[in-house]
Amino acid sequence: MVTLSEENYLKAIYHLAKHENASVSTNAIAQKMQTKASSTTDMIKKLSEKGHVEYQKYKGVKLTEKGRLAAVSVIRKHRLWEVFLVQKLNFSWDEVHEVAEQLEHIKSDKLTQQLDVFLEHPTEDPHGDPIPDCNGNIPSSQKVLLAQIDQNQSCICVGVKDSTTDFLQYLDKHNIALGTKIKVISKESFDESMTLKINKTELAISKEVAHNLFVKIN
Amino acid sequence: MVTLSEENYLKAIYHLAKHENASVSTNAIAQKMQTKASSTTDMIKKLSEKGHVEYQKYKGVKLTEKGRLAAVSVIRKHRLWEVFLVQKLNFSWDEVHEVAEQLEHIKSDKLTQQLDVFLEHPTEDPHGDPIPDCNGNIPSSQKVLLAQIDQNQSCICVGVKDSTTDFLQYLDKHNIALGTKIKVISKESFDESMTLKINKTELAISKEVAHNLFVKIN
DNA sequence: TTTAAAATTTAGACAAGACTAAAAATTTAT
DNA sequence: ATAAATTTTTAGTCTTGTCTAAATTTTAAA
Repeated sequence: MVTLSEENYLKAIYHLAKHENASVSTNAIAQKMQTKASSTTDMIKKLSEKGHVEYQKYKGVKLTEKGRLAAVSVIRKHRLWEVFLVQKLNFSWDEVHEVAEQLEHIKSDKLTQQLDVFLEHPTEDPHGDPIPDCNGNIPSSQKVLLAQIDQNQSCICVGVKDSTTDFLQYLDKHNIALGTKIKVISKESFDESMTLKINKTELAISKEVAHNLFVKIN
Repeated sequence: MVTLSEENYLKAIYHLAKHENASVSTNAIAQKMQTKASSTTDMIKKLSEKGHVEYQKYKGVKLTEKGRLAAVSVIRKHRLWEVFLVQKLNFSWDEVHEVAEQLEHIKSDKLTQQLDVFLEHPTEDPHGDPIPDCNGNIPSSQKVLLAQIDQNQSCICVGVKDSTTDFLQYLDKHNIALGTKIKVISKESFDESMTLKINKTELAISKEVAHNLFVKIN
C-alpha cells in the first residue's frame, strides 16, 4: 500500500531525476513538495523502508524500479484524467492540473484501464506530455533530434539514432551520456554544424552528430 | 474546509437519520463507520465545533442544514460518478461502489457540474437512487403508488397521479396534502382497499385512491 | 425504585505527516 | 587545507484520526 503522500513524493522524485540514474537531493524534493527538508528526510526513510528508493544519508535518493513504476502509474493516471477533462468535460488546458492532482490518486486498476479505453488510448496529454502505458513504458514521442533545437535552448540527451560503437565512443570522449544537459550556443546554417555547451565546456559538433542524437527539451 | 473523514461521517449520519429530525446514536455511527464509539465521539465534537451537527452529550446528533448540505453534496458526487462508471466505462452495477467511494471526495465544483452536463443531468444512479441537484434538493423520483406500501410502513405524500378536482377535493376533505405523513395500518387483498393512519385518525380508502396517490418511503 | 446492563464519554496513547531548532556532514571558498 | 557556508539529519513537538481502558450516564430489568 502506497499512501497519498508517498505517491506525491515519488512523483516529485521522478520528475526531479533528470536521467535514469540521477540521484535527487533532499532540498530539491523539499522545494518541489513545498515542505521542509526535515519532513523530506522523514519521508525518504519511509520510502526507503518500503523499497521505493535507494537512500544513502547525505547523498540523496534514487528511485528503485518498484518506485519508478509507482511514480509512473500516478503520472499515467494524471495524464489520462487531463485528457478526459479537456476532451469530455470541456476544461481548458490550464484548468486541469489541480483536479488531475486529486484524481491521480484514485486506486482502481479497472478504472484506469477503462478510462484509457474510453479515451481511445491517448498517447499524449493536453500539454503534449507522453502518457505511460499500463506497464510503465513511456512513449518517447517527445524526443527530437539535436539538430532541431534552437539557438540558446537547453535540452537533455535521451538517446541516439546511430548506435554504432564509433559514435558512442565519440560521445563518450566528449562527456555526452544519457541525461547530459546540452545547451545550443550557436548554429551554422551553411553546414548545419553547432556549438554546444556541456558542463561548462564548449564543443563544436558536425551535422552528422546533430542528426544522430535524440534530446528532450526541458 | 471539510476533511475526507468528516465527509464520510456526515454521509453516515445522513444515511442513518431516517427522517429529517431524527437524532443518530454514537454507536450506530461507529458501526456504520467501522470505528469504535470513542472515535465517533471525538469526530462528533469536531463536526459540532464546525456547525455541521447539533450535539448533546449522550443524546446523539442531528445534522444542521449546513451539515445536511455537505452530506448531500458528497452523495450527489457519489451517484454521478456511479452513472459515469456504468454508462461510460462499462462497469457493472455491483462494481461501482468502491470506486465511487473514492471519487466522491474530489473537490472541484466545475468537475461536478461538467460531469452532470456530460451525463445529461441524470436523476437517478444505477441503483435507482435519486441524485441530489447542485442545490441539495433531492428529486423525489422514489415516489411510488400508495398501493405499493406494505402494512405498517410509513410514507409521505409527494404527489397525485389523477389530478382531477374531484380527487383533490377528496384528499383535502380527509386532510391529505403534500408532505402529509401516512402510515399503512392494514391492507385487504380481496379489494385492494387500505386503512391508513393520518395525524392520529384512521381512514379507510379504496383501491382507486391507493392507486392515484404518490408517496415517498421514509 | 434500585440495580444491572448497555451506551457514551473521558483519559491517555499511538502512527502518519508535518514543523522548528539544533547538531552533524558536506561543499565551497579563501 | 582549513574555515565558512550550505545541506542534511536528528530530536522533540503538533494535529488528525484512530485505539484501549476506565469512568460516567442512560436505559432496562427485577
